[in-house]
Amino acid sequence: MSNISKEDYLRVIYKGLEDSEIVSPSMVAEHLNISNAAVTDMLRKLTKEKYVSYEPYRGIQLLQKGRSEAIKIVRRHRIWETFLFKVVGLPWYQIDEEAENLEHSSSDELIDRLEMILGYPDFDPHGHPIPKRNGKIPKQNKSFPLAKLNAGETACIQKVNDYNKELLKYLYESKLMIGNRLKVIEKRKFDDTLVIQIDKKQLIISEKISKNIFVEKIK
Amino acid sequence: MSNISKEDYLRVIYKGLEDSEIVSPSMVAEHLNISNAAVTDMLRKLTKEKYVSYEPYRGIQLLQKGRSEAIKIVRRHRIWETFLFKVVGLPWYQIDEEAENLEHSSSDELIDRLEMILGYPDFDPHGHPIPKRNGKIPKQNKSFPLAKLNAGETACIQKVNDYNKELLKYLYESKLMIGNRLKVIEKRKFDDTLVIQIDKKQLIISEKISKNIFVEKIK
DNA sequence: AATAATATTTAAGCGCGCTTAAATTTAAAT
DNA sequence: ATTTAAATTTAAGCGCGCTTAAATATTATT
Ligand SMILES: [Mn+2]
Ligand SMILES: [Mn+2]
Ligand SMILES: [Mn+2]
Ligand SMILES: [Mn+2]
Repeated sequence: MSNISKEDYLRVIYKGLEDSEIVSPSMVAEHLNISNAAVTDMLRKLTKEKYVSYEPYRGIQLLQKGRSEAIKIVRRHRIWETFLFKVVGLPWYQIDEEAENLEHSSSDELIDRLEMILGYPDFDPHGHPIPKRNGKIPKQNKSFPLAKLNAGETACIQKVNDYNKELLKYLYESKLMIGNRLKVIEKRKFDDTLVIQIDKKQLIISEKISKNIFVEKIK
Repeated sequence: MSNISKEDYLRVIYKGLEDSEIVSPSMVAEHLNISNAAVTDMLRKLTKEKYVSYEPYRGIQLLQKGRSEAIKIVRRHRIWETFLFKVVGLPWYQIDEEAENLEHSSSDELIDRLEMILGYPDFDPHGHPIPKRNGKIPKQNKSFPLAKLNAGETACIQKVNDYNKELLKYLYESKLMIGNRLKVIEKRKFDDTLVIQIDKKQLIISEKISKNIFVEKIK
């Protein structure tokens, strides 16, 4: 089993479990852009080697070995993202794509040095926690999807999903980035489209987008 | 044909041609740690796709397509090496190994930014020229193997071969690095072992090592 | 020129990660 | 309960990059 694919599977499974209780083969297949059959195949191998356990229709579980392996690769991914953003200066919406390759091609020694240069940050530029060298995960503020906010409420962006470059580019251009404040002006009944105010401008956001932005309410 | 292996083949062939007129399948096999048969196989594919041409016992030639592809990958490799050394601070003898992986995992955009941050250097930390974005190769001072220097002569180190990490580590520990001066005290007749003076210390160097260090004579 | 040594190629085969298509299982709808 | 829909698994097969072993071509030695 090549490291690259093993690492990709484990990263996707781990990230899936960060967001929801259950991760299904088809979710993994979609994120890796491969067929369901390929995922089933690989899951058998990963199960045999004690990385995961899974039962059909009950989703995939990470075993200890798989979890610690996944944390390593997620750490590499997020440290690279942060380094590319802060030191190298690549655009915010481009770092995920780039890190997805670099994560497989760097020694622990290199990653540790990058982390040191960055001053041991707790979160990456999309608001996700960066696992420490010992596997510990920095604690995040509680947050929930912007989609659930109601008219009149104000919030601060804590985290965004980085599944999709087009989404990230849109968020970037709309200044919907980590730490920024926004206020919901209106929530449309029929389709839950939001009208929000950010940076003194008004913005109309579909539910498909507001589900990918995680905020903390400000009283 | 996967990018990674294609790039590795082309890089090795290109580097081989930097040093000698003829590059044979077995040389490539040795550098990539694979069998001759695998190289033959790949050469057929690379020939079919117009990257190289080769005739048995006459060595491998890079065609235009292969040469420009090779230059790109060598550029990536050497920019990474320089960045890892100067900005990240990895040890001199470790950067080649690390760059050998990173070279396959970075966009042109990233490489260009690294180059900019470094101030568009002409040479990597082992003294090899870094191809420019347009494919131009910085001109090197003429140099020849330290092995050819005679007793009493003084020289400056221009370039070292970076094929082998153990060699590099030894050179590093002996301060046999780029830009340093040395003087040949004695050249032993039988085995061409050199006794040299560097940094006020004397050092005994086998021919196997002195063949991998390239110097410019100082009058 | 004949022979030995060496380099290269060909042949056969293997494991991996993937594909599509068909079969099967589970869940949802009626 | 039965039918329908959806998710998953199994089956068969493919291309890639590699391996070892055998065959062949080139070069060096005598
Ligand atoms: Mn990846
Ligand atoms: Mn991210
Ligand atoms: Mn490489
Ligand atoms: Mn080098």
